Amino acid sequence: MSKFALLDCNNFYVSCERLFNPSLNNKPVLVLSNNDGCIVARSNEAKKLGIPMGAPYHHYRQVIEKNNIAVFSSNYQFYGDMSQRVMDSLSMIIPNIEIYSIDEAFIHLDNFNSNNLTDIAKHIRNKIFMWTGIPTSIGIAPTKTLSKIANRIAKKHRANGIFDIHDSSTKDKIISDIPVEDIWGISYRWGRKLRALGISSALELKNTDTKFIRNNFSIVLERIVYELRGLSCIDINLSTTKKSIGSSKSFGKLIIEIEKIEEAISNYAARACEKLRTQKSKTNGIYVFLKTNPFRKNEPQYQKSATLGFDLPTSDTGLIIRSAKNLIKRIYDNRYRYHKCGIILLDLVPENQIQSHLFIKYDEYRKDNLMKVLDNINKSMGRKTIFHASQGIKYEWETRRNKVSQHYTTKWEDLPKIY
DNA sequence: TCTGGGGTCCTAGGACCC
DNA sequence: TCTGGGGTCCTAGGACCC
Repeated sequence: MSKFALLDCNNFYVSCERLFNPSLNNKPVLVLSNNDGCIVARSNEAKKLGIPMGAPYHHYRQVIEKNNIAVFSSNYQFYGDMSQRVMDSLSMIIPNIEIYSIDEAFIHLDNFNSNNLTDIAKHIRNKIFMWTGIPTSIGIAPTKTLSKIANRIAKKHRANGIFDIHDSSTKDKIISDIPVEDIWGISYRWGRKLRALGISSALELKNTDTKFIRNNFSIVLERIVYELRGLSCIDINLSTTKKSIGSSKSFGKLIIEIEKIEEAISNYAARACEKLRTQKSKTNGIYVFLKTNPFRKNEPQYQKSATLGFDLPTSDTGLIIRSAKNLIKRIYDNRYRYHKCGIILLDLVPENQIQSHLFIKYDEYRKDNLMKVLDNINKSMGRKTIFHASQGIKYEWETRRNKVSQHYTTKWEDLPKIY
């Protein structure tokens, strides 16, 4: 039988904010998404006040003010840095991990004795808390899907933050309490369809015929059924290189002028290219999109995208900005007011495995060196010390971020001071 | 006034090949 | 008069995740 654990940071963004601001402890705290749009993290105290996950911030303004809830814009530079510290700590203890999201990692435990898995989990939790200050929960199970469920129980019902579903002789009883749409991999649409078929709990899904599931849904859901039965179908993924890299953001206000949209897409393209070079890859093509605000029902709606393939894989910011602007020009229509645009770099390949093209002169080396210089300067002297002219300097489209905390761990001038 | 951003995987259908 | 079938590859779109 396989053995997995899922480590999950408790209320991660809130825990990050509390690290350098202990006055927030035991108080209700919220963290917002980009553009101060949605509520994406809640302290336990805020959960108790009935604030739901993912809700639009402006719908809850009154409750927030009435209860004096502390609110922060998201500070991804800071959270990303804290995440890396947590993951580094974890991989120092156990190297076989899959970093699944900014605050979660799957741990491969096959090489460990089943009898002391809880002790290992205790050790991991204590060390991570000691080294980073971030509280975590750990669920242990024979499959990834069950480890998600075990983690949920650890977080909600176990004082020590650990739950091993292997231990449990009452596994069926436990999963009979899990609503079908709370299972990892099943969401609103499939949940609704399953319920219509009379399947409403994880236990009922586990006991459903797999052929029936395969015919009515897909192999994805069939695998989930096997995983609930304890048969591992979703393996741990140890690779850290991404297959696509994107950058997109909503504008701070609706934008009509194509010049401003070109400026925005140039910035997103530059950012995506930075990430691309950081993982030492090149891209074979790009996807660019532009859309109006779907929540403005009284505005005319429009959305369009376009793709472009390159003759040779590239990570040249200049070329990618030019290409992205051309695609924007192609899909832009001056009759609409726009809300968001973005770029995704597709079909990534390792930069050291590029085959040169027969008919095209291969002068990427010069570009590579230029990009290295650009990255080094921006890394040592701050983001956007050097940038392309088309990225502009006015940023009328820029995202709202009115309540952002300091960059405690990533900017010298924001280092916490002790007097 | 104000509703995120960044990913993964799977499938169906068309183009193309012999 | 009768005009194929089987395979692969690519892409767009849709589902899901945090």
